[in-house]
Amino acid sequence: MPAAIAPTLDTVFSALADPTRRAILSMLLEDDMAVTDVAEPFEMSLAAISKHLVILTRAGLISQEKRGRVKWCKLEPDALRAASVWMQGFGQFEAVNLDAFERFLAVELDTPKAE
Amino acid sequence: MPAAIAPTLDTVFSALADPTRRAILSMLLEDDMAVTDVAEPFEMSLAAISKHLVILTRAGLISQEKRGRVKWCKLEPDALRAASVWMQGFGQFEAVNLDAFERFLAVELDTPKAE
DNA sequence: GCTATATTCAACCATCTGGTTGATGATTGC
DNA sequence: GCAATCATCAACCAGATGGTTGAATATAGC
Repeated sequence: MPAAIAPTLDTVFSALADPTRRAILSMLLEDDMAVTDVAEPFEMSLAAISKHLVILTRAGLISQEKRGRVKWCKLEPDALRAASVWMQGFGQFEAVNLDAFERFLAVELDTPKAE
Repeated sequence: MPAAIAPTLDTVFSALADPTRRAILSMLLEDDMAVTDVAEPFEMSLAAISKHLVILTRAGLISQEKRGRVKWCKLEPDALRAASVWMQGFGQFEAVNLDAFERFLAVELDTPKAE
């Protein structure tokens, strides 16, 4: 099944460049969704949304799994992580020690969001 | 004359989607550069590079200052920061405490890159 | 002032992008 | 089996994108 898509910075950033696609990602933060439900709030055709989902999938930002006739969409954070790490090479991030950042993340992600 | 460019996530991400423009940003990490020097390593016309620089400028990723007949290009990290912060809302970053991240950055940036 | 250098402008072109509509293919449920 | 539902495919379209070339605009230096 894999056909392992190879997301690149090109595909990730151009996927993120569209506001509709960013909105879809935001929706998927809440929960996994079926294609029809993803399309519901948008004023465009289901086919258009379907294309956006293909682009997000190819960028590795989401994954899609078909169960019955319903295709479920799920956020996949790894590609975003890659893009974010790339960004750390720049500007205010240039001085950031990547290892330290990784450790920081590890600790943060391990800490159950205490209010 | 400002017409103060308002960089948006759209413009930032689509600026970052092109490999030539990311390469330019990498070059500007080293130092400020004149347009001609930016163009030198690329196998495309000066006019094409000039257009890329306009796009980067409109995205707020670089600034350009004309001194004499030479226009200097300078990396502007703030727009990247904005995009990076946006990303933290997602995936593995969703659990990251933004305040903690800011503090982490502050400490990191204060620490002189000790080898 | 004239020539050379630095950069952009203008017109053009091929290709990509984001949308449409209508047909098509699976799956479900009665 | 058949109608309804979920999703994609195919063909098409307008406009954006990324490149070209040649002319134009400043500035620099002799």
